[in-house]
Amino acid sequence: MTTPGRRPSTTRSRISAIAIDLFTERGFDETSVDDIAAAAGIARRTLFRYYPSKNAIAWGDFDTHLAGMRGHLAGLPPTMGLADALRSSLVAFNHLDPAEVPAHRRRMALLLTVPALQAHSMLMYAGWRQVVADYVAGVTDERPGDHRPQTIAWLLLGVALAAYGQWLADDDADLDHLLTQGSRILDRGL
Amino acid sequence: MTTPGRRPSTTRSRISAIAIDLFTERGFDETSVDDIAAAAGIARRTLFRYYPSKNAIAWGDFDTHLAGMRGHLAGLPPTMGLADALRSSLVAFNHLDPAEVPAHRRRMALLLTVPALQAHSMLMYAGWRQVVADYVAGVTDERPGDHRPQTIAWLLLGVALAAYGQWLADDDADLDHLLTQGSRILDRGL
DNA sequence: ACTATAGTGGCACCCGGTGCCAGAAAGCCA
DNA sequence: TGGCTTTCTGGCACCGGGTGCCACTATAGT
Repeated sequence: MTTPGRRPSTTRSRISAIAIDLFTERGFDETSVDDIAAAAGIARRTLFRYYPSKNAIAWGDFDTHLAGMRGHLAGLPPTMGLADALRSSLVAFNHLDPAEVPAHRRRMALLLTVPALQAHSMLMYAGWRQVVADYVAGVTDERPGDHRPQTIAWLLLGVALAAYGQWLADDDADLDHLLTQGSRILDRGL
Repeated sequence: MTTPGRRPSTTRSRISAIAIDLFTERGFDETSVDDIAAAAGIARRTLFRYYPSKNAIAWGDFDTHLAGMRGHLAGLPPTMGLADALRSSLVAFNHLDPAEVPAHRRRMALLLTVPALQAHSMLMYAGWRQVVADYVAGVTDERPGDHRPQTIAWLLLGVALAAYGQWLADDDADLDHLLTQGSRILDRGL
């Protein structure tokens, strides 16, 4: 019944967790891929089968998360206005259980402060923007590549990243609130 | 009168132009740093004194351009509203003489389509956002790191990048118009 | 036991990037 | 003219991320 072949010796999420620990302790540049592989108990070559790059390790499995957001948007009632729909799914998609907060903070601190990861993140955001642009295009009967859907996708990303920046800078900050507040600027305009 | 020491054997802009030619012809990944150095008639080691990375070569001297935008914003009349100020300098900063268009198109096509350059661009945009956030903070009497200035900086960046995306996709597109149109979404809200 | 399948890990190699150091071209001054 | 200082050049060795290739190991099914 089960698939044949050798079982994987670890998981993507475990590797990501181990790597984030190392990055946080020693620093990203000071942690080599060999260090991560050793800590995870696998060979360097094997590590690169779990993740295509050192940068990608810090993100973990973002694609799964992204599919969740797509599903959330698709399940929204068609009567809902664009601004409300985007704000609600932005908040829902980034909502955290209190237990998850510390781990998420450490991951996001790396992603938003380490230059190599800031840069790499741009490629992840592209997928995220695609989800938003697809939704906007569906609602307004445009193509996802058109100017308006693309602009709105960029704007919403901006709201998200600005909110995360504030959240990281203040230990007591409420991410939901920051996202809502940022969405309001977008909603009503400058 | 003139400074002592050996004269530089080339210039940053010349290297950037040569590299963009090669990237456009052969592709970014297929062009090695040694290829660029050879085409520029300098040693690989010397090339890395002109630019800190292969990615940076594609951007040329963005810092100079950025200082121009900062100056433009500083010269705006204080009576001007925020939305108008940002829109006008966005357009002014990205305005092109017809003669410059083809070269700029090739550069931007690389920056917005080659993954390594998309990623690296994020680091350039950080400086750009800083300029905007500083301006907004000055006008609204906040700190540049506060939520609103940061959000607006992200939003304006989104407008710019979405406009560039459209501009690149259509040979006849008018960048000024696209930027103005995008600013309007930001201005009036969703 | 035999075979098909999927994961592991070692090796060699490429390329981007850096530290180090010797040498080359310029100005300045005796 | 010959030295002195300054700045740029380029060669070399080295490091770390990433890949192609291949042999090996573990599992399931017959």
